[in-house]
Amino acid sequence: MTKKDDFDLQDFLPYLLNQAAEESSLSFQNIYKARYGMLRTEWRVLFHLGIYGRMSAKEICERSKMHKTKISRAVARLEERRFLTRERDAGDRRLEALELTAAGRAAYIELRGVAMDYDAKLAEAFSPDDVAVLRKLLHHLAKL
Amino acid sequence: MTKKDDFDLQDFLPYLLNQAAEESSLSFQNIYKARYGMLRTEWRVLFHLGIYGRMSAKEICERSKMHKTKISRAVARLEERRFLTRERDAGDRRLEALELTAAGRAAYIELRGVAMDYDAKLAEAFSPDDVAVLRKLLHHLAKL
DNA sequence: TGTTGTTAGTTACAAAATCAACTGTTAATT
DNA sequence: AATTAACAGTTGATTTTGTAACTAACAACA
Repeated sequence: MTKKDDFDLQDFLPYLLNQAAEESSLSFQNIYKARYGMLRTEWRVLFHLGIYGRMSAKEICERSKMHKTKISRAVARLEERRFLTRERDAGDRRLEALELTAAGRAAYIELRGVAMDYDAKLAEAFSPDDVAVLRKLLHHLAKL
Repeated sequence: MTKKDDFDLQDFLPYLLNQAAEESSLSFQNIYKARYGMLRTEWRVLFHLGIYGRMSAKEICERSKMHKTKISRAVARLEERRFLTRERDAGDRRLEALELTAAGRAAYIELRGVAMDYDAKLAEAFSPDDVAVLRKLLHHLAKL
C-alpha cells in the first residue's frame, strides 16, 4: 500500500516491540492457558517461585515490575488451585512467605520445559550472534 | 539472589520482549494519555490513518493485528473527539472509509514528532549496527 | 508511651479487554 | 429468485486490569 507519509510505524521501536512481544507470547500463552487455565500474571508468579524458591509477594513485585495488586490476585488464584502456600513471617508479620506446593512445582517444571523448547526454537530461527545482540539490547531496553 | 533453578526468566524471549515493550512504551504512553486522553488502541488507529490515509476498519485490523472490537471502539471514541469521519462505501455498503479530520491530523502530526524523537533517542543508546539487527529480528518475530 | 510515617498486602470501584452473539450487507449456490 | 454462507462492523456480558482507598503491622522519634 502506498504511504501518504514517510513515518514508518513498523520501525517505531515501542510499536515494533509490542508486536513482536505479542506474537512471540502467543503460542506459549495458549499452552499455559489450555493446560492450567492460567493468566500471564499467574505463570509469572509461578516461575518466580519455581526459579528462586520461597519469597514474599514484595520480592516478586520488585523482580517482575508487576503491580502489587496484580500479584496479590495472581497469588490468591494460585493458592485456590493449591499451587502455592503462604506462611506469615515470624519476624515481620506483614510479610508472607510464598512457596510452591508439589502440584505447583510440577506445573512449573512442565511449563519450564515448554518455555525452554520454545525459546530454543525461536533462537534457532536466527544466527547465534544476532540472538546475542537481541538479548543484550532487550535487557538494556527493559531496564530503561 | 541465589537461584534454585538454572532456568533464566530474564533470557526467555517472550518474557524479555514483554518487559522491553512495556518499558519502552511507557513514556510515549504518558504523552498521548496526558495530551489527548488517548488509549493505546486509539493512537494506533490515529497513526494508521495518518500514515496510510483513508482506509476501512478492516484494513486497520489486518495491518495492526488488533481485534476488530477494539478498533470499533477506538474509532467510535476518535469520532466523538472529532478526530476522524466515517463515510459509507458506495460500492460495498458494509465498509466505512475512515479519514482524519484537520484536528485528527494535527494530533497525529504532533504525536508523530514525539514518536520520532523518542525512537531516535532509544536508538541512540546503541550502535547503528546493533539497532539494525534489533529491528530486523523484531520484524521477523512480529511476523511469526 | 504516643504520635506520625511507612510498608505489605487486600479490597472496592472504575476502566478496558475479551468473547460471543447480533445487524445489515454482499457473494455463492441451487 | 431463494437460500445459505461469508463478511464488516457493533453491542452486551464477562473477565481482567488499573487506581485509590483501606487494614494491619512495623519503625522512628518526640
